[in-house]
Amino acid sequence: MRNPIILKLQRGAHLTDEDCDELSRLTADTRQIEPRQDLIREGDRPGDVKVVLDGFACRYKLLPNGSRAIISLLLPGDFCDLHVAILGEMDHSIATLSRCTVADIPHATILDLLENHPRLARALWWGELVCESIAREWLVSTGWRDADHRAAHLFCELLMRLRVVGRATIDSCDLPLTQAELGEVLALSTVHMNRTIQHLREKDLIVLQDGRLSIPDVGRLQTFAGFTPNYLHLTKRTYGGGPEGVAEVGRD
Amino acid sequence: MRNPIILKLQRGAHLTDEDCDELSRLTADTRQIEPRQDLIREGDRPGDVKVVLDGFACRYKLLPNGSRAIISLLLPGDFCDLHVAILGEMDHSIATLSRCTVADIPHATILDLLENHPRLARALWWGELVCESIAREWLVSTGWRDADHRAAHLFCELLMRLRVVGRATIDSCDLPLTQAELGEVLALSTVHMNRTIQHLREKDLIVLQDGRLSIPDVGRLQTFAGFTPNYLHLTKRTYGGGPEGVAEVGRD
DNA sequence: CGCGAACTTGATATTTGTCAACTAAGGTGG
DNA sequence: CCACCTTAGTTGACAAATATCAAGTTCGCG
Repeated sequence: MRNPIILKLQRGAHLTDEDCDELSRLTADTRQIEPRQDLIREGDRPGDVKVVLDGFACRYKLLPNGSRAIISLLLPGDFCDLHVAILGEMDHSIATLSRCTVADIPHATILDLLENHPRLARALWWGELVCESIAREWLVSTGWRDADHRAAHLFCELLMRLRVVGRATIDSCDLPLTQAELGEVLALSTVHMNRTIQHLREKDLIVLQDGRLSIPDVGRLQTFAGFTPNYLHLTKRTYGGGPEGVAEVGRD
Repeated sequence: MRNPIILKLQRGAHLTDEDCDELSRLTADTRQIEPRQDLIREGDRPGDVKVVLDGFACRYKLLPNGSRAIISLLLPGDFCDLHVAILGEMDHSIATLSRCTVADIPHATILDLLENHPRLARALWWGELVCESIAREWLVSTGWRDADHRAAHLFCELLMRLRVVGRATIDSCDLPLTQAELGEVLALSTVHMNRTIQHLREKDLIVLQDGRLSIPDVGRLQTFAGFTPNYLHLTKRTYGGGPEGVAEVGRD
């Protein structure tokens, strides 16, 4: 199972085999996009919904002074603009960071699915709610954690999220962003981002080179970051029937 | 029409008279809550959904050092924990700031509505998506705007949101938060929050006293703040049929 | 009258940004 | 094969924004 959408949504919703087939069909038609290309721009009213199947993309807003605020990272399995099917107009832009594989799903298909496929609709909604929860945690990071802890927290989150969709080992994952881009994510200047990474390296909390992040001791990084993964809602829950409890996040 | 939920959801969805009646019925049974009381705590699995009908409440997370990060303000018409009906567990807490009127809607009612009332379900989803959009804008503010602009931006947003639900005049609204609480919203120390307010006062951008905010020149404050209201998605749109275009935000 | 909460002020410390310069690695055209 | 260019990463000196600490002030209320 390599379809990241299914891997992700299974974390929060019960999908039947037919549901999975349906999701696979929706995302069968894909295309490749080069790094640093806009997928959607603020003000657009796209006619389809884009889903990232591989690579890193981001939501961003441009500020009056010309700088770019990256307000979320879109990983494999993430919907870029499901909300626009309901809200109508994009209030931010979306761009690739690395080379990406993307699928386009027509709005009509989505709306039909919302009307006639309540279980899948609920799964999609669940996915959106997790995104919202992540946005809230980023707000906490940006406002209340200093640079070192903020960066450490992000690295913990990314490892976790990528493991869910089978894109990370137990302690490492791709991270194909430049330090300048990481600064745009964490609201830090490029210079300070660089010094922050050096701090974490000096403490042996991370190894970050050649677009890859390795974490020598995940528990120690989590402790340092004050990371608690509850906001990712990864604990697979059974809604009546079946064994109650936790499913571990995949190990490689 | 004083029901803030209806006033708010009408901005984004077409509600029939029956829909409005249904919403009124859901929120007929209310209770009063004193200021600074927790409504829901992180980790809770409440059996109903709480809606603010009057007053100010907030989402917050407690940090290891004991300080409180307020990550959103809940105004009349806002659902406190609709997401928990789907996500299962609260990843943050909710507390009143002022005295509040709150309605409780059982989960079963919500879930039934999601299954059998697609138009209302979609309206609720729209409301959640607007909340998510606001969270994204707060992230931009907190990360990329300095204290003066951040505060000004918040005041613009609050005036706008309160006008939609009939809780503000064209240029003023209640704002029953202490400066310390505003600091918890804007990720500023109490001292710096105080100085920030003084800056805005010196520039005649705001009048803030006795729990009330007045804005001498709304356009000037918006310009100063770099405020563009697109992220609030208040432009009432007609989805096929009816006059195309914009409905003004209510004047008093 | 006295007390507590909210607000205000000044002095100082810490965090982060800005500017300018420099290194290292990779690609490309001559 | 090399000169040149670009991009990413790094460093130091300094400036700006914000936090912290400590000490008032103001005002409503018991």
